[in-house]
Amino acid sequence: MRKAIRPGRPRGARATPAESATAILDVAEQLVQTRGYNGFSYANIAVELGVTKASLHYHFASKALLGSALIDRYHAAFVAALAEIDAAGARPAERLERYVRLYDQVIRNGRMCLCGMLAAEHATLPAPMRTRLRRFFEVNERWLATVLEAGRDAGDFAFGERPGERAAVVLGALEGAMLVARSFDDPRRFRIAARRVIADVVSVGSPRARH
Amino acid sequence: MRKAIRPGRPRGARATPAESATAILDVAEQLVQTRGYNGFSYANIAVELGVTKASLHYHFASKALLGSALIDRYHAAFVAALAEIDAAGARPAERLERYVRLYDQVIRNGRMCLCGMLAAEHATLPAPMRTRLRRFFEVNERWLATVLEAGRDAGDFAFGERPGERAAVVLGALEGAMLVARSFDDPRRFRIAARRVIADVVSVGSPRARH
DNA sequence: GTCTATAACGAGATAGAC
DNA sequence: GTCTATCTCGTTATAGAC
Repeated sequence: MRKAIRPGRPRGARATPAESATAILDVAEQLVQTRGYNGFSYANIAVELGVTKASLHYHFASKALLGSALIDRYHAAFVAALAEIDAAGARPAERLERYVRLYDQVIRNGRMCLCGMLAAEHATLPAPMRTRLRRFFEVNERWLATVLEAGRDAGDFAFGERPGERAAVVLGALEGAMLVARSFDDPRRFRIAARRVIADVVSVGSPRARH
Repeated sequence: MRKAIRPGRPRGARATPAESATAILDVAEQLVQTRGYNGFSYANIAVELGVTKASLHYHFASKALLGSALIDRYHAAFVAALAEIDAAGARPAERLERYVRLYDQVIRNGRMCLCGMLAAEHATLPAPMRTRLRRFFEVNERWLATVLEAGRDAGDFAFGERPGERAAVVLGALEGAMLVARSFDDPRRFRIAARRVIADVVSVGSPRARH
């Protein structure tokens, strides 16, 4: 419910472009994550922010540009979150747990992963969005593969295939678990499935591997 | 490219309602599976079939009814395919393989699972479609759970949790693998991931469990 | 059953005043 | 930067002729 006009601003002062753009992106992001790129309009954002559609076009000239900006910001936030996980210097198992928690926070808010949602609509997206989408998944898989490889080297993980392959399985399983969980309006379904996806990676001897 | 007018029909004869409805559903299905429910229109179908939009409304009065009919037909076809697998009387491992092959045929055609696609758009769907969507996943999971339980009883499978839980993991992983694979325009990504999802279910002692 | 014609509306987008 | 006003187009859907 964030508005373009920031509370506490001097009477009559306008929002800066950056503030308005952020507010627009916030609303648009929520809309895409719940309804999809083809399931929302400038009108939806305008109503939510209490401005006109024309104002939105000042900040994002076209819906395609808005869409690309959405992925860029989401991607950057994700990379920052991954960097934070890395900075904590925890063991691979803990890093994987925290990665899953990123997804859990998304579905907890009744949302789907932004890029998981866009992946479904892939065929209808402008080319710049498709490129960014692909890159988001590539970066995710690469980070996951690194963590998985480190975990196996440390003897904490016991998956059989190449780290990159297992990374693809994990990423797909998490995205799919979100997708299905939303059809049941039940975030717990995601949590239960995610727990098993982690267990499939962890070594058989570990306390978490079975049951 | 199937048309409403069946080739070989006597000159001047019209298509029967059932034939036209089937042709409409065929095109609509392909459109939803590639572009999503919010990504196609009656105009798309009309052009493809060489008829007018008004004709389509004769067979499916509203888009919501068309959508429900789509899920009903897809669900029935899926159930029939599962019955065929069951009728073959193969071992659980073979049944699971054949289940995955159903998904593989879908993505081989450049499509996403109809219900996986609709799951993304869940929040924008009419209530009757949401109900049907949920039911499709329930039936899938129940069938999978039965196969998984039989496999474990037979000593072929070695997953640790309740069959229903593992069924949810498998279903989610397959749907997610399709989703991501489509973003890469690469069906092989699905196949590789699906192979590992199966391996996660199969016993450690089996030749397919590792590498 | 399929057509033409059109209603009724919402979409993305732009011009120009303030 | 945000507004009013408007344009153009595509959408779902209906009426009525053939």
